[in-house]
Amino acid sequence: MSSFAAGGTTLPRHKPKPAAAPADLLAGGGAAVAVRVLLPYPFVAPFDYLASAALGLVAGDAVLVPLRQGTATGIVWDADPAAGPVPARLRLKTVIARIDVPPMPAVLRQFVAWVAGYTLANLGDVLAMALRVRNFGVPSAVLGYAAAPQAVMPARLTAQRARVLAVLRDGAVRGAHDIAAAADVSPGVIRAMAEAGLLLHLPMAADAAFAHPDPMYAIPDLSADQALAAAVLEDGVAARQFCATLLEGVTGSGKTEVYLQAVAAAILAGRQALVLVPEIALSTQFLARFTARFGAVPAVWHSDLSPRTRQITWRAVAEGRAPVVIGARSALFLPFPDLGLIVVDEEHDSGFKQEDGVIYHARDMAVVRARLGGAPVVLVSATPSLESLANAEAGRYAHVRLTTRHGGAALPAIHMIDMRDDTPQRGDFLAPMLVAKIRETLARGEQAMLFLNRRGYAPLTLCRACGHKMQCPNCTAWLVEHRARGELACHHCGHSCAQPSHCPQCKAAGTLRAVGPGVERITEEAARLFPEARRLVMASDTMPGPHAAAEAARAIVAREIDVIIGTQIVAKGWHFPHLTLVGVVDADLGLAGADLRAGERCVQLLHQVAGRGGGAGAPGQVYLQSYSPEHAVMQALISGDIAGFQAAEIAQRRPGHWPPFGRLAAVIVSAEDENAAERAARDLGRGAPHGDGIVVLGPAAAPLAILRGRYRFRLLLKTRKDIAVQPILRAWLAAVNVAGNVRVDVDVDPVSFM
DNA sequence: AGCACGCCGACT
DNA sequence: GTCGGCGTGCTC
Repeated sequence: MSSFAAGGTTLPRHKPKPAAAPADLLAGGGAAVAVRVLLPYPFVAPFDYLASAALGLVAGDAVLVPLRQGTATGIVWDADPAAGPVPARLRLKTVIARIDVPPMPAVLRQFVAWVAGYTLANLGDVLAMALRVRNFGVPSAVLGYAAAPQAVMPARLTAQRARVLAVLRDGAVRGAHDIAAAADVSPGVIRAMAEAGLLLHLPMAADAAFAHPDPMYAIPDLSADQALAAAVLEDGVAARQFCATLLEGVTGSGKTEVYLQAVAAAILAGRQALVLVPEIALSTQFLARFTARFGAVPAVWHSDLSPRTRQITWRAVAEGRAPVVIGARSALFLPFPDLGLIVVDEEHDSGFKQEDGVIYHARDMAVVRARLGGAPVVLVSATPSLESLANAEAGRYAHVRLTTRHGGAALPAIHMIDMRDDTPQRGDFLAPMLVAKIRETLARGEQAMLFLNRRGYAPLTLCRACGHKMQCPNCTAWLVEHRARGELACHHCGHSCAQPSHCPQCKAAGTLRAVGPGVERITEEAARLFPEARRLVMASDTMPGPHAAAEAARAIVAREIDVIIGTQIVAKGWHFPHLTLVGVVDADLGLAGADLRAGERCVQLLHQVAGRGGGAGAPGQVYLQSYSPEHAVMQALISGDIAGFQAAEIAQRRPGHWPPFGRLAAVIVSAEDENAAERAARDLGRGAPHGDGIVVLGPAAAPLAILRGRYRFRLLLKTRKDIAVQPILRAWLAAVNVAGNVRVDVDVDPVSFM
């Protein structure tokens, strides 16, 4: 890891004068200093600039600098005199201005450098993630709403209106959007209340958007083991130093209340707290829960915030005015001046590992961020990742368990449907047994959910005459039929075309058949089987953005829906009190493809889906449709012995030094020209590192052999746990020359092997 | 990332 | 004979 001068260190005023310093700068009598400025572009290192000493630049300052013909905004990266004299060979340009924002905290600069070093990404690319704000200016005021004075209050209020007033009880002016989200009402309610004189339409000060959460607002009534767990986490916050805790608790055990106690402790200590959640879990349900606990809306951070909200939030965080941030993975790169706690909810979720430019695992980086900042981190899950379990076992993480369901609610009962015995009607996908159970559920006036982790109507379109399969022209993948849109689409590259009427191969008409189910097709079947039931499809393409998902959740809770048909977005953190039956259409789906973590992931996902069933009243019933009910994954789910399954998986990984007992890095070689890609992959294979505890597997054609028109080959570096992969990778990739049209991507700690 | 320089097709 | 395609390459 590189080291940096602490923020706040003023640059030395008397640097050796660079020979080529512009004359006017020196002639003015003001001393010039050299500064290293990191720009948010794919540069591996900061650039050197001159700056007038009068600017008083410190490390972390945002500056406007000339770059080529234009200008760019960057961060003064280090002000360390030990960095050495300015290279005389360069004609240095001069910093134009300092930008008036709080300097990027030293911890964040260290974090950016750490992530770049760990993932082998360019330093500048990682900085770009921390600067995803268009401009640094002070946001102008727009109109928001505040509660009108008590005098105009009517005697009676609807529940929705009361919730809106509760959100605004502190007198702050907030945006209509934020209020609607926090109070779990539609924006129409707010407009109507303004017309009725209950709310005032006022200019909203940018910094009023973040009311202070009150740790004492609604202190929860914790069970004995919740209180015990909360005490452990609160002690961690009070200690003001790094420690990692795995908080493991079955669905419904009240994990959220427990970690919100730690958040409360951080607020009381005057520090900031960050709660990381998988993107889709940023639901109004979660925010409403937070608001109910703390009497204020938290700051929210995710990828599709409006530029304005993004800017306001960023600045509020930077200035320490946002005590609590609930965010998706990118919130790790916010400039918290005093972060006192990080919580990673659903820590096992593979959505935390993704690329947005840089490929990083937000759970692991959260631990690093906490360590650099001397703050505790809490990883929360009902089905922890094997990585976290192994860390807990080894004593690196504290392990806190919640074993009982809150309020005595029973865990849902999980049943297996053997599809070889209970075969659906030809062309159908729901077993007669499941259909019967859904009928019973609907007859009782309760809700049912059908889970299938596949978007669209059918994953394959096949010509019955010639056997031609509709394939993506850019990828080694079938085109998925989306019947509602009349299209075939590739889920890997976004290619789509109109549903053809003739087979493109044999030109026969009417021979194309949909093969296999997607949620759309299941919905069609449900419509036929339960015509009177009100149906709702929840998939990422049918409900774009958190608002659509929020509206869907509201409709479900309000019992405007009888049958929910959904992909994995239904698995995340929702609470549907009237949902008592869950049918998993294809429980084996996640086991296809011999992926290292397929079993683990399948158990986590299905366990989470199962947890949606069973509300306040009746215990939930879960039916898994499977063609291999004897599989260890299915057995673990029906027996409920998840811990046993995880222990068995861990035992399998240990001897071969597979993660978490060894390290992996994938090297992906791709090019538009197949031969060029293959040649480069072979060259890398020949130059592969070797030694005690170091193995390179491959090269082999990637399972997704062609993606977006590029041919792909993979190599996999596996090392013993005590050997870092980064120096090995750097030496390896530096020693092998690849042609200019070949791209080499590195994925450290891969979770996907496609 | 942008924005230049640099070699091969359809136009005044 | 020019205007322009976007393929490498550089930015302190």
